This record gives sequence, structure tokens and C-alpha cells, in this order.
Amino acid sequence: MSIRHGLLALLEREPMYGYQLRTEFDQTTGSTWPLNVGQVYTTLARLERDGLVVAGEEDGEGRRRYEITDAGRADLDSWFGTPVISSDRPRDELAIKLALAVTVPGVDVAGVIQKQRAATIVAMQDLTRLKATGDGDLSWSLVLESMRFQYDSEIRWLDHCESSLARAARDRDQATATIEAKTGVKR
Amino acid sequence: MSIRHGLLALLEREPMYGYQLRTEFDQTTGSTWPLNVGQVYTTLARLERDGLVVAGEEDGEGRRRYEITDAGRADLDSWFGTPVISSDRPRDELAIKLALAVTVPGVDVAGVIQKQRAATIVAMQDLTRLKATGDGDLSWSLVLESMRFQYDSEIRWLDHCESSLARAARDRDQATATIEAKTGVKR
DNA sequence: CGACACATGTAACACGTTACATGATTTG
DNA sequence: CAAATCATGTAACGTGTTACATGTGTCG
Repeated sequence: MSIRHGLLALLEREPMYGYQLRTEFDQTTGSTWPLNVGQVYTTLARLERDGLVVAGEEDGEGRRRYEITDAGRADLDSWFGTPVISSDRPRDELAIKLALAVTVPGVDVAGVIQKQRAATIVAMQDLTRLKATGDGDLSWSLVLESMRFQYDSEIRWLDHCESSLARAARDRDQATATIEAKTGVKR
Repeated sequence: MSIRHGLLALLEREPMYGYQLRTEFDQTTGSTWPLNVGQVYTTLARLERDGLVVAGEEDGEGRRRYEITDAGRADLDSWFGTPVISSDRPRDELAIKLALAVTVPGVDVAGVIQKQRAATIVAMQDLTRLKATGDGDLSWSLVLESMRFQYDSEIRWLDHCESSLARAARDRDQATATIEAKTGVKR
């Protein structure tokens, strides 16, 4: 629903046409999640179908301006007024991947973690480079910071996973050794 | 693609039928992102269509066991072997929301931030409570920790946003005051 | 003139979600 | 017996993605 509401928010600033919406969206989010133009038009069509926007006439140059309606404004308000909760959030692919990796025999979990951390570190560096070229735009810097915080926590989580794994392995070995000692049997 | 690969990973452990897959998936991810049973069957159908799994015969009790194929194993290996990168990640709804909130006039950004922080703190508490009931299962605890790290970084980001906003407001006022002082005009 | 930016749109498809329909088996 | 759990599936829908088709204007 981010795109839907994103476009609605932009139209709350002022009426715009599709192409412009893409430009503005990419700009305010720092081109972090580039938006396909086609998507804008399909989303606008759906917004219009739901009565949240109205399309104006073509303006002679082939441009069609969209305007937010009262219903759209209400929808937007409720978006801004309602926090994002767990059930809204998409499944975390990385978390699922690692959670399953540790349960599937024969998977080199440590390798998975290492590769992921390397990739995340690179992403973080790209981010830093990107931030250096920043023009001080507030919304843009907020988005970049959001990603920095996320990457940071991801790296720390990966470290945590590594030590959890190590501990689990140690405990397992410990248990095995204990059994061996108790039974005098070594498989 | 998390479900697709998730099911594939479970089938790598051993052949299973749909209902069982849901149970296992929910269990390993700690019921964090509960999986609709229907989804399992549609996903299995797609996996079979793509040759990543094969469906066995019904076993008399109306159960149909699915098995991973070599192609499926290859796909799974590449999933585990390839890190999750930025372009894989879904758009961050919260980041988009705040980025837009600061650009739309008349939005109470501070209020949005406060509500979100409150909600995230509650989510974090739920998480802590949930963790207390944990049975020490490794994959489950990894997922829960992942969420804890994320919530934590989200709260810190929200704090950061607040101070950025405050600073931006201060700078703006400062500039206005400077202009007033220079021109002697107060609008 | 050719390439590129501007501008709109459609079609096909993948994935995920919910709700519904159906039936067997178990258990209080 | 009624309710819950086990078990499979389908239909309809929403969103997002890519690729394609089309046309205008501008600038080197």
C-alpha cells in the first residue's frame, strides 16, 4: 500500500500528472525504491476507481492532471494517523532464510551469514557514498538514515546469529562428550 | 519469494504434504508471519509447474506428499548462497510515510512519529513476553531477535527523525529571524 | 536526423491474501 | 453428537513488476 498512499500524499501537495508523480516520488524517497512509470498509471487508475482521486481533462499537451478527493484526503489522514504495525510488515526474507538454514541439514549457515554480512557492508558503504552527494534535503536524508539504521542492526543481528550458532554447536558437542563419557561409547 | 523458498527448504529436510508444511513453517519462524494454508497449496502448484517439486500419489488417507527435485535443490542452494540485497527488499512503508509526511503541508509529523514509536514499543514488549514463553528453539529465537533488533533500530531512527525535524525547524526559524533583523520587516 | 526526455497507457504475469467449499478423523 | 483438528483445494481479488506500444517535443 506504500505506493498508493505515496501518490495520494504527493497529490495532497498539489494536483499532478502521472509522469510528474514518478519524478516527485523518486525525488522524495531519494531514488531508493525507483518507481516504474507504468505502475503510476495503473495505481492512479485504481485510485480513481476507488474514488480517492479524480482525473482532469487532457490539457492540450496530452497531460492529464489528477486531483485528490475528500475521500482521498480522509484515506491519507488515516494513513498518517495509523502506525505501521507488525502485521503490516512484509515477511523478512533474511530472517526466514536463516531460520530455515539452521534447520536444513547440509547448509553452510556460517557461510550464508558471512556472505550476507559482506553484502550488507557493501550496501552500507554505497549508502555512505550516496549520502555524501546529498543536497541536504530532509526527506531524502531521513530515508537514507533509515536504511543506515537498518543495515546497522542487520549486521549486529548477523553477529548475534553467529555467536548463537557457535554456542549451540558448543552445547551440542558438550552434550555428546558427556554421553560418551557416561556410556564409554564413541560413534 | 520467501514462501516459495521457505517451502522448498522444508521439503529439503524431508518430503511433506501441504498441511504439514504450514505447521512446520509457522513453527520454525515462530508464528511471526503466519502462513495461510491456501497459500501453501497455490505455492506448491507453482513450484510443481516450475519443476522444483514433484507431487506424489495420494496415500489413501487423502494426503499428497511433495518431494523436492534436483532443480529444486539447485534453486534452494542458490537462494542460500546469494545474499539478500537492497533491490530485493520491499519498500519500507514507514520510511516512505515519514519522508512524505515532512513534505506535505498540514501533516503533524511529530504526532505521526510519536504514535509510531508508541506502537513499536508495544510491539517490542509483546516480543519480550513472547520470548519468555520460548522453548529455546534456535531458529525461533533467531527470528525473534531479528525483530528485536529491527524494532530497536526503528525506535532509534524515530528519535533521530525527531531531532532532525527539530533542528530543521530551528534552522528555519533562525533564517526567518535573520531576515527579519536584516530587513526590519515582520510578516 | 537521431537520441533522449517527456508523457500516457496496456497486457501479461507473479505473488500474496482472503474467503469459500469439501470431507475425514479425533476428542470432549 | 458437536466441535476442533487434519487435510486438500479453488476462486476472486489486490498489488506490484516488466515489457511493450505510442506519440510529442527538444537539442546537439
